[in-house]
Amino acid sequence: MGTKTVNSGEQIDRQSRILEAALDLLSRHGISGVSMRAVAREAGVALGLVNYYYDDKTSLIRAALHQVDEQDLQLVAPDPSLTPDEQLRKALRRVAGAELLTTRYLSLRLHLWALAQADEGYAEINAAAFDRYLDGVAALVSNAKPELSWEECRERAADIVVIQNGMWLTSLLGVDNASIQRSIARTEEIAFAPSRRSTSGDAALREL
Amino acid sequence: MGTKTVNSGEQIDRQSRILEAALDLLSRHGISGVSMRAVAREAGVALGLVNYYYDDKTSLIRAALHQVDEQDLQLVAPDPSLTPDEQLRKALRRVAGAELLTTRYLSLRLHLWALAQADEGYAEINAAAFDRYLDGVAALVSNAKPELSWEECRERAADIVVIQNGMWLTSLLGVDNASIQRSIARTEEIAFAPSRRSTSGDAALREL
DNA sequence: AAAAGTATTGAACACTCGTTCAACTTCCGT
DNA sequence: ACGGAAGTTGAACGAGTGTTCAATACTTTT
Repeated sequence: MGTKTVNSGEQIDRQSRILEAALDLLSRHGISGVSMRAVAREAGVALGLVNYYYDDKTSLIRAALHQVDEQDLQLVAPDPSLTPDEQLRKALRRVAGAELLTTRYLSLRLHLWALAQADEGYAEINAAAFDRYLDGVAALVSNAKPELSWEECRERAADIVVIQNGMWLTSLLGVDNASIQRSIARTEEIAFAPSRRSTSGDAALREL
Repeated sequence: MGTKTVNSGEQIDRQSRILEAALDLLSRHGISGVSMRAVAREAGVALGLVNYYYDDKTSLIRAALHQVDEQDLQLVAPDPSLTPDEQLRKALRRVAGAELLTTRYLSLRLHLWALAQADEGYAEINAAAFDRYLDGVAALVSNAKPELSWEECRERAADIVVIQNGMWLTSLLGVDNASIQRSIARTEEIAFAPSRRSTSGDAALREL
């Protein structure tokens, strides 16, 4: 029920297969590799069907962008089964997890950023998703350290995201894994740092 | 002398104008916006001339990639008129300077990364340039802190570059300038940190 | 069983693309 | 002043693009 009777194995839900094919092509060959014909071929579907489910090529790309954005947001979704501290720590460490640090995902993110930079329409979607992600990180920080003001949480979230984006990008360029691990530790330091200023050590942040 | 007699004002050196046009289009509209015709139009030149100076579209893009890579390398070029400390600090702060933090440059870098991710040939060029940049940063660190081993300098360089890439990328997404400034301070901390471990404070790096 | 609705196909259209090339202009050594 | 080299032009070609659409297959409703 729901989606057709079986035909052979599991080639149901062709709309998802089309979106999946688009994501795959985008991550492997960039936007130039995403033609309606290539998507159809990759999805094992006739050309016309791509335009049946997605009016435009633009709609198809928008759907891809939307899907990745949602996936990103779930990285910072609250998890009631953990303590606030654990939630925050787990979220921060997940960015170097096996699910995320794949070439496919990183490449996808990169191409979507580039796309958003080139096209006004995608840019708005992307900016909104980025803001929601920032809010998600800030909320996790706020839960783990309730004594902080919301503004300070947003500040820390911004600093954390800078490093996270750096990790995502740089791991595509082939930096060694040890550096990624140190960078993750750095995001944890930022998140869990004592209230206003750093410790008494000389590593304290100097306002410049 | 050298490059033609003047024709009207300064429309000499059409090859440079073509490359410039390609860079401009790439930064504004991404690789999809860089067609030979668009480049010719932007450079105020006939279509055929683009293929006269650059055999391929590939050669044109390679030239663009090469130019940006060289520009990046000069950011960490030694400057004999400064002390090692000043050289390092200046280089680290320059990544948030007005010359670099323009949409044009950042967008360009982003599209070139995306391009390198999609094409094997560009990837090699990009990886080599990235390595040279890493070496440049490590050399600056080594000069400023001669007591460090070369391996440790490379480590610090890698960590610094992660944050720098994060800044470049994130500033395109519209993070506030204050976060950029804090991130720069963070790269300076990494660069100038005491020899092996962090200070005695509880913000010391935990190996995880 | 007929009708209505949805899913799916591939040919066709009008464009744009990268590349080639014969023609033309401008320059410079002789 | 001539002739060859370098620079410059735009038309032409074939391949690939996004989109449309009439025709077909399959499902569900009547």
